[in-house]
Amino acid sequence: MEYLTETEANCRAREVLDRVGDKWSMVVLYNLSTGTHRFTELRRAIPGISQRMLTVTLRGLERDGLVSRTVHPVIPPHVDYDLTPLGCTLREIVGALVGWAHQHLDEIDQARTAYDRV
Amino acid sequence: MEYLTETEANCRAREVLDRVGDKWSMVVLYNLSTGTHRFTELRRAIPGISQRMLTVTLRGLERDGLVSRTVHPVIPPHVDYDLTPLGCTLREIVGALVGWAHQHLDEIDQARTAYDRV
DNA sequence: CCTTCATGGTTCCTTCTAGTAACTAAGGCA
DNA sequence: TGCCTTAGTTACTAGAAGGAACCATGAAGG
Repeated sequence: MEYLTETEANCRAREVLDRVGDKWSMVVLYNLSTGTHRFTELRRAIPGISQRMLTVTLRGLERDGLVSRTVHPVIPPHVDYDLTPLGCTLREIVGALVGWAHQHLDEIDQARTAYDRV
Repeated sequence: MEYLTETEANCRAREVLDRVGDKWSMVVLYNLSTGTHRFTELRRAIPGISQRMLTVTLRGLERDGLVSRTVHPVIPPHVDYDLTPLGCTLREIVGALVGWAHQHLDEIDQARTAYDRV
């Protein structure tokens, strides 16, 4: 792995993590990485997210060019969300993070329990 | 890339992102991925982080077993922070994320500008 | 001898953000 | 008539993030 200079890396890291490092963006991106989803599908798929935060998160991702929003003008409303090509370039990283979580959550839980015992 | 079931993946994703998906954890992990650092080194290396948030973030990462804290009982205080073996397993992913940021920030900025013009 | 500096924090207070609940439009259906 | 649906918005509240000031301890400077 090639390391950037400290200053450069931190500036970059801070900027990107301001965008995708919030509580919900990664989870939304992960869900969209499997294909097109509607608003309510995402809401049901992501336990704990509120309607408002899903809206806010999707708008942010749309603004950053990671997610596209397609409105079908019908009643009741029908809106599709997709990854843009730029969003697709994040797919592997998001997948890796979720995979890491899957592998190591038990260890984290153990560490946490041990820490709290002291 | 192997996908998990939706429910499973989302639960896992949520849990890990509750741990490393906050505003500062990833940046701190990235800085520690280059080796041992002292408290004040980290503070200077990470522009914008407050003393308090650095303390809180490091404690959280220590609690989760990702970072180790070594106190040298001297005056003035000397405390070293390192990645644990568990923390090291995140190194590649964090590096990939920062690398991605480095490559694509310009595109994000363009998308953002375009979105705001409308 | 008194002041100042360095380090790694803590405490208090304010601001900001995330989350909750209620409301909306507009047509379909019983 | 009145309730269902989807994709939001709005107003309010609780909790987290951030800023400024303070602390202990010894060493160094004048």
